[in-house]
Amino acid sequence: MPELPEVETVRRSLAPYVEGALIESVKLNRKDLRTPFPRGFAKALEGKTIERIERRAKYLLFRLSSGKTWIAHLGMTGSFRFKDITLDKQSRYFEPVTDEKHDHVVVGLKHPKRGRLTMIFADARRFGTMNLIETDEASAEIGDLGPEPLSNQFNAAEMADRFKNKATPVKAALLDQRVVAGLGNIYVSEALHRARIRPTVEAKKLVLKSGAPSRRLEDLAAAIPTVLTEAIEFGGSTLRDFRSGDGAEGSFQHRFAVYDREGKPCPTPGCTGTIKRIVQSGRSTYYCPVCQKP
DNA sequence: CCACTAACCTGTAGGC
DNA sequence: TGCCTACAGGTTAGTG
Repeated sequence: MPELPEVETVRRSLAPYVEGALIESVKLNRKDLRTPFPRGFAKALEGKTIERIERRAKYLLFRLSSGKTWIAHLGMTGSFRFKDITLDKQSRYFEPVTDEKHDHVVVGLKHPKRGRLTMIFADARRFGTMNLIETDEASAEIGDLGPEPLSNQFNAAEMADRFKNKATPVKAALLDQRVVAGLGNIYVSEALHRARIRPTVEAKKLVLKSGAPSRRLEDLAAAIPTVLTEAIEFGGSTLRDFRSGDGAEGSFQHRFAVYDREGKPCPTPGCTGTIKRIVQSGRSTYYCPVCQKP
């Protein structure tokens, strides 16, 4: 479900409710998600204040008053929502969730302005993870991540460095979180289409002999933050069940050029191509065989 | 170290 | 309606 734009959408939707809130209680309905909750996880959160909620790649980072960070990954189907509160007007899309069998974490909050709130983490497939780390230390989760694509650290030269020895298809290289952090199956296909690069091209072919990025790689490095920023502006993409913290669906799925559009016409102006679906490393890739060059 | 596959787990859509 | 298969936004252990 969630790639960088969806996680950022969740972060923004949670921020007004959690920042400044005291964690009064934490109830775990099972002992693990994809990985076990760390020992003493619930007790370590209780009594602490969430000072800020930040994001790194696809991870949510709840910065706590204890100097620790509660780190959460949504996996494929993870979601946060609130229960028993009056939602703001912009939350008009919210529909109460009646099926609670996948509610794994229930957090009781006391917000200085909003009062008591119940925040629930649900995750049907349980590919999500939660952990507690020291705020000022790199953790196993986020220590090896590549550059954040929406930061000024991210540029074509940086990508060229990471691509230069890779014979793997550029699709796979972009999914590797150590190369670029935050892209997933949707936005890799969309970014490659914008850069007019076929997903099967070897990553190193986009790097010049001198080690500098090719013109095509510069296009790709520009397309990545552009498509991610646009997707955030539309609240991310909802394919099946993605919802932000206030229950709203994303709408960027209506603006996909290639993802999940097999057999449909390529939207590039003047292009006569038809979107094709192939499988790379076990996952669907969508592209236009006419305007995305090998 | 790198690259690739299978596995984790549940829900749903589509074919028959 | 039911049964079966394929597939789904992600990561990572295991293998070569």
